[in-house]
Amino acid sequence: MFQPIDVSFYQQPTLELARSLLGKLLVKETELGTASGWIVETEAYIGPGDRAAHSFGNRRTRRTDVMFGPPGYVYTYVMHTHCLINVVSGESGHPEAVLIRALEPCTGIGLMYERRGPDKKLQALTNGPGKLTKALGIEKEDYGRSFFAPPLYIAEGKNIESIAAGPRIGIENSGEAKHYPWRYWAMGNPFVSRL
DNA sequence: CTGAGGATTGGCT
DNA sequence: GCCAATCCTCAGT
Repeated sequence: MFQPIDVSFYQQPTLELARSLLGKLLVKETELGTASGWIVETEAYIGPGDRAAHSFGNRRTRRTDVMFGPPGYVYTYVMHTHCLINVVSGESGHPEAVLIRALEPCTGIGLMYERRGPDKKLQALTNGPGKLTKALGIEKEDYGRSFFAPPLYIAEGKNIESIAAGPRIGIENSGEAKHYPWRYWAMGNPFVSRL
């Protein structure tokens, strides 16, 4: 179907990777079929110094363990009733990651409607971190997979003309870190989670 | 074993 | 805008 991007792509500084991921295609193959979308919004989390990161203070638990490994692997975790997905970044021993917050649907849109419900506007399918995982069929069991081979991988997509940056969403209790402009999105794209 | 706390979402006021 | 849903994960007893 699509060609996964090589491992070396993930070996760049986390803030650069967060921007480089915009426009790339996130693909998930399941028994029900394949669904994919262009990444249009990301957030960088750079432990151990980032109070908003799960790995703040080098906190290593069963949940954050994959963040301490090499880049290019899948970090999923459950938030309330939803699953969120991150791309592990940074060298081994540096627990950093990029949260994927929104997609623009590409292929398998019918499948996305089956998973998200039929009475949705197109943009409501994938314009949030918990929505896009449900639309693509990504689950916490994907934790620890790599992003450079099926069934879950990232491929080349389309060029993003203009990238906007601003504070990250939903981290009010993170002290100074809440001001860091580590959220990136494709300017003007209607599928980003918030303006 | 128990309790508290979320990198959210969708429905209702 | 407010708030409940709902379920891990983690830390403390």
